[in-house]
Amino acid sequence: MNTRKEKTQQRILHAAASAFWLQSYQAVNVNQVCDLAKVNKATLYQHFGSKEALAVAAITQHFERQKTEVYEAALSAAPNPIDRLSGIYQRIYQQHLSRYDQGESCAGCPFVNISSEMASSSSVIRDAVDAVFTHFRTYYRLIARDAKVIGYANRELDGDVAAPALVTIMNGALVSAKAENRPDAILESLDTAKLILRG
Amino acid sequence: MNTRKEKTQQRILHAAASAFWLQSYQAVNVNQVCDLAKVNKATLYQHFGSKEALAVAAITQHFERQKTEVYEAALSAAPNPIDRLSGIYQRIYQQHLSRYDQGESCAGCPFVNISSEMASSSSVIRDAVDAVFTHFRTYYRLIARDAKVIGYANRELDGDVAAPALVTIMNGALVSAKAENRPDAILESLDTAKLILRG
Amino acid sequence: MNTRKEKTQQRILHAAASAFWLQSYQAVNVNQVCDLAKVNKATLYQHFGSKEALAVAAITQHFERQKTEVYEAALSAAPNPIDRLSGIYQRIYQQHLSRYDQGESCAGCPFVNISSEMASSSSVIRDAVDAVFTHFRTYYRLIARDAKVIGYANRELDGDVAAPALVTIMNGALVSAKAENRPDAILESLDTAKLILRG
Amino acid sequence: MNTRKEKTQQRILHAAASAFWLQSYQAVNVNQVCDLAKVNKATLYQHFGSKEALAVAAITQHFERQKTEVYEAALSAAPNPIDRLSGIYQRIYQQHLSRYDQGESCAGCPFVNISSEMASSSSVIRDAVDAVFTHFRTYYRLIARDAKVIGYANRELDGDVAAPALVTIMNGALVSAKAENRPDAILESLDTAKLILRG
DNA sequence: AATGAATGAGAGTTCATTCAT
DNA sequence: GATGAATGAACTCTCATTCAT
Repeated sequence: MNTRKEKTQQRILHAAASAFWLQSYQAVNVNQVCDLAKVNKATLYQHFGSKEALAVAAITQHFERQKTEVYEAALSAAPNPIDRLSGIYQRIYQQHLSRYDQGESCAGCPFVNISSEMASSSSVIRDAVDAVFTHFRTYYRLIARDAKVIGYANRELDGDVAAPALVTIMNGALVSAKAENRPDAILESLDTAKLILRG
Repeated sequence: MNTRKEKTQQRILHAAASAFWLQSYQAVNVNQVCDLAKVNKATLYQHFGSKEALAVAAITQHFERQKTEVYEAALSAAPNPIDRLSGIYQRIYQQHLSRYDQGESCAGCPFVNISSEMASSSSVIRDAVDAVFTHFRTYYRLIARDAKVIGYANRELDGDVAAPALVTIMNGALVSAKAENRPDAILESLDTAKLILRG
Repeated sequence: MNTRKEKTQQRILHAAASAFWLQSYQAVNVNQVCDLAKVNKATLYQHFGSKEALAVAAITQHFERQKTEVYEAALSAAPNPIDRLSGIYQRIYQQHLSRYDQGESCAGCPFVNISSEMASSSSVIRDAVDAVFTHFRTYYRLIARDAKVIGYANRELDGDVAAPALVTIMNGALVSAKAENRPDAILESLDTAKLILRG
Repeated sequence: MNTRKEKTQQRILHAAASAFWLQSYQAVNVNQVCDLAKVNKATLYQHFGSKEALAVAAITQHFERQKTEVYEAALSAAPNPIDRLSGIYQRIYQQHLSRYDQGESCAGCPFVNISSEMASSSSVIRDAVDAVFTHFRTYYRLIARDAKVIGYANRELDGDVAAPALVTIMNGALVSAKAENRPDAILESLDTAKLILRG
């Protein structure tokens, strides 16, 4: 699947995702995305139809990346659920730290950001983000199940309760990190996440 | 302090806070705020200088309102720290529910929203929100202290750790409520909050 | 004539003349003039009715000042027409130099400036400036007459021709000084003025 | 060089130059220019970036036109330096007369006007005008040299002194023409110009 | 008489989107 | 098919001027 068409689309999506994350949906304009992706504006519109559709596609693409680079990587790296949980936090922390050390401000979670900004105005963007969070829960559900298996978690721990709570605390952590412009806030929520996991 | 000037300012701030909350900072334009507040655009600018300054003032005003209507009300209503925690969640839930029942979508936390949207673009907005969260922590610190006093919380519970965690979980809960367009998500985080409080 | 009313008017006129000179008629707004003059905006309007009327009054006031400080001062300082001509140039040069040395850019002739800017839009301003130039010619006519008397000027020199030419060269000199941002351009036209005077 | 892009740009520049000349930089708004040029406002901004940049481009374009229509035309029409000087004055006079006879007021020199209005506020505009005057001097230097060759000018005449003086007198003449709303003032300065040329 | 507060109209500029080559 | 050029609508902000006290 390396057709020229797909390469162009990937370039656009990557540019859009970066720009939306660094600033915000509305602060980024289509020209900036075109410049970053080095495509003509009409080309972008031929591929994605509208800025909103581009955002949805960028959300999906960024989601795929995080799935691989954060969640599946953390699962692959360790069998132990606590290590896995820790691995997720470490990876997200590193993503923020590396940008922060380059002088950029702490960008927070791209999904939280665009949802907070646009959920009221665009239900299609809201739904795209909702689907992302729904999927993220599956990883936490897996971790919760294993935490019970190894006896870390309480016996009554309900994975269907813990999983959304773990997404919630991660989102909250990233909100704090952005509001305080302090990547460390991410790691500081790991203890709370463990608390949730214990039940 | 019911001068004409202050009445006008309050009208503008109320309109701005409502509009920013229902949509977003960038989705709202100054004309809309003027129409809502029934003031001329030049009047608004004479009072607040810029849209950004208006947002900061609106954040502060909304903060004062939440301080009174949510946090201090919850503290006044019950001496018990768990009841107080619960009271905070109930009040914030009610705010969302009443609007949701009127057909509006679940707006989430205005402070989280504007921070997620604007923190990277406007440090003055970011700082204003940061100050709000900092203040909210004081209420949770109080609750944590009392939770230790009555023996609900663990002896080792550190209020300076629990308080930010409680702000974080509340923010995460409101992010979920917005992303899922479901006010119930707020109440569903109360258990996590209690977990944090227990330590 | 030192009534409080007149003092206020003088303060306003002085502020307006300064501001218009330093920037331009349209670049200066009424608020700036009020701030400089430390009067309320409504007070200014009560005294002058409109920005245009204020400009006309400021032109007249500045004219009176230049009459005294430049032309009559130069005439008083020397009986010789060449010295008098030179005195006029020196005084105008000094006005520009002192401001230029304080870091401001070379402002040129306030009458030329406002005429170039506004003559096409406001005939009342144009006429006010025209009257100023008309009056200035009388000083040069006097100098031309004396130049003939002492034999410096040609016998055929017509004062009614030389006088407007001397106003013209002064105006041109101030245009150059402003365009080049170089007060020296003023003095460099003195030789041309002498040439005109000689006939 | 008749691309669509260039045609649009020329239309805009012509409209801008006309409008700025007839009124003033600040009195003309971008909408007027767009209406005159029959282009959309966004198109104008895509081509010129800002009103200030448009003014600079309009100055340059008007300069090219005057170079051709006035200065080079006058040089081509006659070999004799006095005739050439006279030709310059005649051409500028005719430009003013034809508009004046159509009922418009005497607009003066567009370069002098915009410099007098804007030099203090915009150094880029000031510099653009300064460059124009610098170039005009080259024509007068040529004329001064030839005037010496044919023995009209004094032997000691310094072209580097006469040339700026000739620009200065022309500018002064156009200031007078505008202030008095009387095109004849232009021709009346020709004698002074000859005086300068003689040395 | 004097002033703080208000206003309608309009300024320059930018946007997401589409046309025309 | 790809792109440079164009567009209508909307944006934030400012102006000279007047009202209400």
